[in-house]
Amino acid sequence: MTRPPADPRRPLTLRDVSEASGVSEMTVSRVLRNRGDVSDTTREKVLGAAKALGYVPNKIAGALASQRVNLVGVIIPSLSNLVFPEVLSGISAELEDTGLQPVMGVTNYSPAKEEAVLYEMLSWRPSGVIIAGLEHTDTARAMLENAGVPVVEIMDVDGVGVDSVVGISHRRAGLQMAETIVAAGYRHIGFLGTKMPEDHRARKRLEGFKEGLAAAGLQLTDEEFYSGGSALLKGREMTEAILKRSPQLDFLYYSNDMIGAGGLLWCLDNGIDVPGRVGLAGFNGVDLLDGLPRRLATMDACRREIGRKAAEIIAGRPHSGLIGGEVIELEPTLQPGDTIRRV
Amino acid sequence: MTRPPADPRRPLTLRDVSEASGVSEMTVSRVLRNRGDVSDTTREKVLGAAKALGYVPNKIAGALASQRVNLVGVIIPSLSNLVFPEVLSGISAELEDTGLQPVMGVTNYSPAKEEAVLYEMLSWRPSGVIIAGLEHTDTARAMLENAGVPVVEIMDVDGVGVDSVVGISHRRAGLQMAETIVAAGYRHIGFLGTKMPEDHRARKRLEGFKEGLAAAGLQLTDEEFYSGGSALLKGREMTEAILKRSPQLDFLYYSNDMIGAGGLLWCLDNGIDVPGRVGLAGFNGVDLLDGLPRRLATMDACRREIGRKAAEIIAGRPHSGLIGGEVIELEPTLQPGDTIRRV
DNA sequence: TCCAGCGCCGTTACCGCTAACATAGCGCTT
DNA sequence: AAGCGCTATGTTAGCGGTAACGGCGCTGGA
Repeated sequence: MTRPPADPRRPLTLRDVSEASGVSEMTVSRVLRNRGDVSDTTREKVLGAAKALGYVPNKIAGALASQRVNLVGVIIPSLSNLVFPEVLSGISAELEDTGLQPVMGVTNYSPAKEEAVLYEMLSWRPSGVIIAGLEHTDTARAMLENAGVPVVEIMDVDGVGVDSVVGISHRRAGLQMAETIVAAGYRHIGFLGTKMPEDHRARKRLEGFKEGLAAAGLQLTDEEFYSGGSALLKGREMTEAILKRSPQLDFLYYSNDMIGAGGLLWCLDNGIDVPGRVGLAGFNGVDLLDGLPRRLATMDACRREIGRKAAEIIAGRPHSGLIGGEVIELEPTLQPGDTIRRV
Repeated sequence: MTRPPADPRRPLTLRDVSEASGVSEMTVSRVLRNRGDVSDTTREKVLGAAKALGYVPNKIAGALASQRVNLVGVIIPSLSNLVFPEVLSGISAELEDTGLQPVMGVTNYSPAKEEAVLYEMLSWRPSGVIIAGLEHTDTARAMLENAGVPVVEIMDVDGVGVDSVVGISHRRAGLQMAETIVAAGYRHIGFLGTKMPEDHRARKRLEGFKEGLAAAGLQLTDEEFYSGGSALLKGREMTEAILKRSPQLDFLYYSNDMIGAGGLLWCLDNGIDVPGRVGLAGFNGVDLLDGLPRRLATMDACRREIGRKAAEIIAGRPHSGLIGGEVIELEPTLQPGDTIRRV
């Protein structure tokens, strides 16, 4: 192993490799990118020198020169939701051997933060952007429109997208759940969810849910909202509170599985007959539920699939010659579990 | 030679803003970076033009010219572990107003993937690298040593780091748990954990745990390992399996809280007296536990704090003039919960 | 024999921005 | 009136790569 000749702390450049291997920088560049014709002897000489020096190419310079960046920006609201890591894993799986690489940004459900994160990402000129939701600030939307790269808005299809859209209809998911519950004979229905006004998908589910109830001549008997804290614990507390306040409730619809699981545990602890006396349902299909004493009714949000499809659009766009604007609506499947009465 | 007139789809550059506002590119650059003296009138003219055009600076070019990149690489094994998102949130909180931005890479506990991710990251010349664990391939370690930027290895202090290290001693954590269990009078102790050979921290905890038992003249009565699937469910299944196989067990030590929670639920479902007949303990202090019927004994791994400190080192290095090599060992606190007998 | 064609490699001109150094204009001192 | 120190702005020369093109030596068919 030879050492870099001059200042050992100076970062290595193509020139160092070129000098070490006795060929031009251009040839080194060709070898390292596997592009263009290079003889086997030269190739090996160069690779040997690069490895010996410990050369790591400078993608900044490369990207500037070639106007190509192998990064895909992924913007999501949160990491603590379990849902988003799964979407991410779908994305990276699909991107695996395309040479593209996801770069993540988190907004904490704040539109302003989203705008800032998007700006930061676009300033690195990624090859594409995947962003959760259809609701953005005007500025953010304008940036997406002018980005000049494929944009995929994910999770939600209830609205108008900038470019491509992959997701499910949360409105219809809520509606379908309402229909199922009503069909099972429940009549006094409560909703428990987060207080976050920026969680548009939870809001749309609730709207669809109410719509479904209305179609059967029903309306929500009671509601309970929370913010922050351990979701499981909050689920317990809220369940206790709402059942104390409105004892006539015979069904509880939770905006996510985590608080639903808390509610289920509370009911079981307190000897409440589920699903006889009270039925329960959540949303998301997290595999946490598999370990619960009883399986909570839920709806799968197709998270991995959404990630895959979105990545596929980004990766495929150049090849397929598509101009964009696809809308892919996935169908969530209802998993009745053990917490809705069988009719 | 000047560029072709005005292709509306051509990405904007400093020159466009400079022409639109009638000053030089340099002045525009100064305004947008808030650096150097610019008169208020000029500043406003430039900002107005930039906004009107929807200009987004090209950080690739900027980084190349200034040899400065506001990115910090963060390399972690997994996102589905709950632990890592929390570390991440500590990092981003600390980096919030330093102008630095975390960029994440996931290795899935694969050393080869770690090497690849690290290479990719370094090729973007980040200002620092935060990487989980002390165990890396030789190549990866060499890259870290030659990166020329601060490196912080996190989570674990049981070993030798490349540069700075922030974490807890998993060996001592295991040892301390063993001492507590022995002191509470348990004598037939089983271990349940993951099969992953690359999860060095879990391995070190187990080693420390065995050491603690040995100090009291004890050894593990039985062990059970799993891989993949819903951790909660696996916890149930493994608990059932190990208790069937070794009914004399009076304590179960789980390698993480999730399977511990599964075990706890199984015990409660099956009418097993916890902590009288069997004691239980996990590891991590995930807030999921707050919602369980009984609070599982666990040990907090200082996740957010680790993230904060690591980010602080990266962000502070230039200011503090430190050359690196700090080792910060945090003290995990044992939370006895309700699943260990009181003595 | 000649030259088109190919494999291989080098030269040149940038990519979009910024560090570093000029420079122009101003008010003030001496 | 010349000189000084400012502030506000412009000019020049890269940063480390890559696209595009050109050139050389060799081969083989006309």
